Amino acid sequence: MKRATIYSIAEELGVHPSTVSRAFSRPELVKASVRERIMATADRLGYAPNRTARGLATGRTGLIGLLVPDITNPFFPPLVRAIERAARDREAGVLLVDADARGAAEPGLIRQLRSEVDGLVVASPRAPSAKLKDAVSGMPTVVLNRTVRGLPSVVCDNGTALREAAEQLRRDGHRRFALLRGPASSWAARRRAQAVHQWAASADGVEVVELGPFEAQFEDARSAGPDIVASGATAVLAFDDLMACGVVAGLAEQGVAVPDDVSVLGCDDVLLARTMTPALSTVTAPLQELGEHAVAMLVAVASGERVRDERVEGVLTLRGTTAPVKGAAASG
Amino acid sequence: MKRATIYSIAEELGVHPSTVSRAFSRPELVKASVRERIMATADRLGYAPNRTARGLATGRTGLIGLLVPDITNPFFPPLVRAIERAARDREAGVLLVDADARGAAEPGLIRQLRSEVDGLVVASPRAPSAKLKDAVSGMPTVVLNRTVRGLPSVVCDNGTALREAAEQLRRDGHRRFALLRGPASSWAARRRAQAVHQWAASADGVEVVELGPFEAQFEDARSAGPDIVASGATAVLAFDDLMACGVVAGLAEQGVAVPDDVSVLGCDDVLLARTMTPALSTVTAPLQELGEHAVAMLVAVASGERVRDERVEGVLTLRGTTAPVKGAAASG
DNA sequence: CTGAAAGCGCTAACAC
DNA sequence: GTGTTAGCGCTTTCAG
Repeated sequence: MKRATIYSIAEELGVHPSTVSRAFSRPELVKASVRERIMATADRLGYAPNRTARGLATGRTGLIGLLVPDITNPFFPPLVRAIERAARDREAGVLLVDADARGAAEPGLIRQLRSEVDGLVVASPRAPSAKLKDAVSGMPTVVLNRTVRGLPSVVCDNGTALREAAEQLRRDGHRRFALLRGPASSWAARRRAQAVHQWAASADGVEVVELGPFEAQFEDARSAGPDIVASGATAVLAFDDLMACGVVAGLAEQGVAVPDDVSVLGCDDVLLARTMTPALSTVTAPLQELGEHAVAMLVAVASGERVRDERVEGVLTLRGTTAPVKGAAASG
Repeated sequence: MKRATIYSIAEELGVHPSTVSRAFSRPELVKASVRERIMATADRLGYAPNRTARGLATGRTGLIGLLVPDITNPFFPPLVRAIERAARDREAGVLLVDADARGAAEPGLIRQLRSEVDGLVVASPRAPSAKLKDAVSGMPTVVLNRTVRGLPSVVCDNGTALREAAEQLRRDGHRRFALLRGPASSWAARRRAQAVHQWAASADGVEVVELGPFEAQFEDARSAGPDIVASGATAVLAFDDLMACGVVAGLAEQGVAVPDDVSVLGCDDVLLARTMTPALSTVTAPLQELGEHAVAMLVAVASGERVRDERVEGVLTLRGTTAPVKGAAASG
């Protein structure tokens, strides 16, 4: 038994197929009584509009393409969920593509995606702006957590929270900070480092020594343990939670206790942050909002509206890996 | 400037559009010389077949639907990646739907997905078989990590590795085991519990006390700390890594050290397992294979072949949370 | 091997 | 409000 079409239901009811079509796509154009009969037999027959046919007629697919650089990075799953949810709320589907952490492949993947979707949400922290722009050209696109001249973006600003954290640590007696930088080509890594340096420049008597850049991996951060100890820092600001977690492990191997000897701050508040012991102090990104904004903006862009870049704020979440410097009374 | 079509390129070359169509869909039917000219101007014009149009004509979408119960569960991202990759290798796209941990919503989501894809890969550990079967009926489907009568499935069998782990612990002097059961409705939870009980029944002088069922969450497992202590177990077998991680935290709160006082085993080998300190002993699932099998099977099913259920084996990965019973020499 | 023609299921003018 | 009529871009008989 084949799937029902507007024709089959039109025939049953003695109306014209286009009336059935309207009942679904522009219900307000159809007299209520007719519309109801249509709907009734439609779901008796299990009819649902054929998206492909609709797509061919309208030129839209009802799909948004989502590119993530590495879905196994715990930052992304909640974001993917938020986007998928937001898309579903708008009756759109999400075509997911994972770049498998191979940044260089991203533009190519985008090009493949393009032809199958109405718009793109792209999290591509590493691809050069020019290539990225070229790959998405002509397709409604929103970029996530980075800015690209000429492309709408929604970013999470962690700078404020990061500075707040640093300031808090300073009040707690910390004077020497280690900054573990994320990947050299990562936009977010640049921004976070900037925020910290900027804070340091205006803060009294603090020093920050920058380590890295590192790949944002547990192992890399872990093996930085000795360097951190050597730096003499009492507080370390890691690029992200995974690195922070590695730092804690690496310090433990050096016999230094967190937070008793050294404080550690992460960023992103991924699942990991809550499951480690002690729980990680970090900056929490409002991913739900971020995803919602991204999809909303994409819809706006796709319908030709002008949009303004969106920014959400990370909020500081102090947990168990930060503490006052040992033996030091808090000082302002 | 609009996208090129078979017409635009046919016109340029003075051939019929259907020849162009053939050049792409059934190249062997077109004379080589003609085909080459077609291909040449095709990519000069940046032509790519319109998937929507092709879909309408063929009745296929080139998409596979992937339902996951909770993408923020760290078990799924690597699996999603594997499936997406396997799909891409076959020129198919993945339409992702996340059930947001609301098991009851799964059948409904599946029904929505159905109409937009050529086939379904469904990870739905909790939905009742009947509802699941009903929701996918008539659509090529492969279910992941559970079996449903009449539906092809690919599962990861952890039973062997789990028994092996238990046996190893027994040799290390453990006699009293706590089994933390996963969600009551979860197929995997049932299987894992079975495997352990079955082993226990045939092992000499061991006792397993079952705790739970628990939701597979960190917090739930953590709060089971006192019960575990009360059970007198020296080894705990947790449903999954997240719970195992919670157990370690919960035990720490009770002043019991892992692995010195109590050994803990997880299951799945998610990222978390490698980042905790000490690193978690667990059962590693070959997700790459699992994903590859799933889409290969789906393709087979979709083209009408009969397929046999596929099974991959989890392998035991002993790390830092398991150790011989304190003060006890290993015993056979 | 290639051209011709029909049709996939729906939408979108345009009439009535 | 609803029927009419063309397509959307491709595949797929069927002829030749």
